[in-house]
Amino acid sequence: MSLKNGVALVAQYPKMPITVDCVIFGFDDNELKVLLIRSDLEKYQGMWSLLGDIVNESEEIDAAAYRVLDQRTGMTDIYLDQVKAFSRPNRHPGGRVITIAYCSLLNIQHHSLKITDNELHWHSVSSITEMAFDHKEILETCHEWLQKMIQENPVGFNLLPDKFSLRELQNLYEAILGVDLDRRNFRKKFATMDLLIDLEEMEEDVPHRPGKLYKFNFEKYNKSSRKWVGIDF
Amino acid sequence: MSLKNGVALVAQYPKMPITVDCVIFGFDDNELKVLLIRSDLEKYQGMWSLLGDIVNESEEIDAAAYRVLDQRTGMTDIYLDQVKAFSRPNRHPGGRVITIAYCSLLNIQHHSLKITDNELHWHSVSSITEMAFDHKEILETCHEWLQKMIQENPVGFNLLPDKFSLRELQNLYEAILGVDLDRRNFRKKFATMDLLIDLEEMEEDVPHRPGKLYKFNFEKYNKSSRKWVGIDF
DNA sequence: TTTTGTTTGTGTAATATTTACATAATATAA
DNA sequence: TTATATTATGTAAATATTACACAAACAAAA
Repeated sequence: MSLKNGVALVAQYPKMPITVDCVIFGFDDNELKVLLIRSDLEKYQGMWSLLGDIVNESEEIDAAAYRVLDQRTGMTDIYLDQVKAFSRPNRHPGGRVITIAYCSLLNIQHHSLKITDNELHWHSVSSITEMAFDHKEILETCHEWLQKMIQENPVGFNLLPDKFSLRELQNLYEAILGVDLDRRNFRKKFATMDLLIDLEEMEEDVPHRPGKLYKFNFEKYNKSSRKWVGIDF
Repeated sequence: MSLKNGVALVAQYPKMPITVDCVIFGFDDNELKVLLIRSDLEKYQGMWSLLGDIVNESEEIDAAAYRVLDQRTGMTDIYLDQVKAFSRPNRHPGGRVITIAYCSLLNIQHHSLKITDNELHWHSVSSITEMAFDHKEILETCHEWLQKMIQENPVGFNLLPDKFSLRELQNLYEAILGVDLDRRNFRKKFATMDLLIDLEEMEEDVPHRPGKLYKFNFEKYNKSSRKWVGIDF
């Protein structure tokens, strides 16, 4: 066996399938949602699972995750991050499969539901008790990841419609973090960060005094060298 | 093909080898160090690489990382975290190999060097220009991970001897973060955190006024529900 | 034994950030 | 017109962060 280029070496390695699983978060009805699909394994009949797929022979894992996302939601330019690999040897009943979990945040309004079929459904994260495979664990890990992420980076905007009120923004933070936030301090925080553009429009069809609508200042965020100061209430 | 338990399904998946690579950080001589081994591939002759190994058929990836660590340093109870998977299809010249990077922090004094052979060496992180495979990229990712980690959690103690002076602790932070810190503010921060136990001993053999020696208050850290307030200078 | 060089140990004032908290205004629904 | 719900807004207190200087301890050299 030659180590000249490692080919012979690699040929002897044990091999196993790798998948990616996407935890696709959305926000609707003041709740954090996750997009799930019915498991196609008899063992998990009726149970819900994350959206995943096998990683192809010459495919980067990031690319595989984007592919899953595109296949399921038709969306391409969305937030996506690698979170963690899960490797329990018997996590898949069909044999050993290592999976790499990705988190994506998407605006439920934006994606024209290919998702009318009842195999795919937005679930309220807080109401999920059981999932196929080890997907509950993966979901929990990704939820914790998101809680941390949203406090350190302005990624929450990816979950909201283009126009949103401060109340909606606060609801988003409260839903993800599972805490109540002080409204005046919350608004002050965002006001000083200069990341919101006042659209000079108001909410409509609300049964109370309507709030102003804002959009996220992407320009500002991308150009600014100024660090996101974080949400820490 | 039955989906009864997914066996047939999994059997058709493309398979690939998985490795773990450990970025083993140490601290010595006021520099952040990383433990590297000479590459055994001809293509990378003379170049240095991370300490890695294949993941066995039924082995958890975490277990594989601990195994690598134990094999190379003889240490078992040390800090280790999964950082990220790297998957560029041609990252290994022998064929497709996905690797999962782990970070470990270890006290160089503690491990009785099995490492006298010249295939294994502690390198100053800042002086490394080139590495085998994509290991430079992995190292950089892990260094950034460590920079973030050490500001959010008191993990730095894993890199220091049992007894250390505040100056050594500060040197550690400065070396990892690549910044200069204000001495009085640094000391004040740690004083208020109550994580250091004054050993009532002094440094010896220093050519200047000796400093007090401290040890890390593990009790305090483990029991306390109080959050680590972070280092943010 | 004195002097020099180096590093330790310590406190305060100025600034910035975080927290807690209440009232008037605007819309819809009844 | 009134009741209900929610928006918009500011201030004072507490806490955290930053910038900064001098005396004391030891070793080494004179």
